[in-house]
Amino acid sequence: MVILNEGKMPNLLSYKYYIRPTAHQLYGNKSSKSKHHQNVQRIIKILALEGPMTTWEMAKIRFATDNSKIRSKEKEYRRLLIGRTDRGTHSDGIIDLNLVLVDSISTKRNSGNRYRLSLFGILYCLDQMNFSEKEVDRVAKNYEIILPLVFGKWGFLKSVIGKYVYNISLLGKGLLFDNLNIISIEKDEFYELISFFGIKVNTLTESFNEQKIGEAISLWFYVTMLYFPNLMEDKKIKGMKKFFTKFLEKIMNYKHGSQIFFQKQRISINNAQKN
DNA sequence: CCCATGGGTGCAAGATCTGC
DNA sequence: GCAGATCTTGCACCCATGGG
Repeated sequence: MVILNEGKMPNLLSYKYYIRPTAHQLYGNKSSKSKHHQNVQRIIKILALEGPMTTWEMAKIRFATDNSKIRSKEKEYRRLLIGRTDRGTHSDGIIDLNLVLVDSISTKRNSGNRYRLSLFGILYCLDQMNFSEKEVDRVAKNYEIILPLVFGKWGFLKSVIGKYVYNISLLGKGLLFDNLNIISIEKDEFYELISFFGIKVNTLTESFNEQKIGEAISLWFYVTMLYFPNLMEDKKIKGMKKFFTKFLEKIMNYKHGSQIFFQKQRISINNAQKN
């Protein structure tokens, strides 16, 4: 298998202000009655729950043996994914909105594209699909390599904070993402973490590498977890705050309660100005 | 009414399987 | 080992349909 995903990706801001609203408009949500909306959502759901696969494999899920049915379903999925050119006009597909991308080349029989959800596609799913907890677990399993700092530690996170892991669905709404300054005023202890997140995300707007976007989303997840009032009021969870901060230190190089982090930032900024 | 989408078809081509 | 069948991927054409 050849991993292809080295290309450029939009940043998190464009998810909130372009990708999400556009997806909502074009592909709707779970309560959409439109046939087109339902067709698109079926594809996205298959990729979410079954993991990366080719269009042929997607079609086979529904028609295991009937080859002609697989054939026509495969065509439908392909056209919705990559768009189509008909009567001289081109219509964009789901890939053009960056909800889905080419993950790798399948070499099962013919060499062809294997598709999967992008991080934005995962966020859209979590936001729109009303997945059950079991289904979110499946998404986490299928995409643990794509979001290693959260999905890769899913079982562990569940063992620590239980059902609160499913708060990850809230990320898909873009919650708390670009108005962090509002919350940081109230919660002093939070200020440092928020600043860290802000700096991290700001530097990311320059390089749209999916791995780094994944890091930002992971950090965003942990920040959100630490913030949520219901989470903070839960006595059992309260004791976990310290744990989470330590966890962040470990996986994100976040330095809590010291000036070291900010000193480092100043030094690097100064160095950058010198150069 | 228009245009995007749905449903169907055919063609091309490479990979793999099956029967001999 | 060979030939033909089958699987898989990809592209483009045609016409119908239905929602805006």
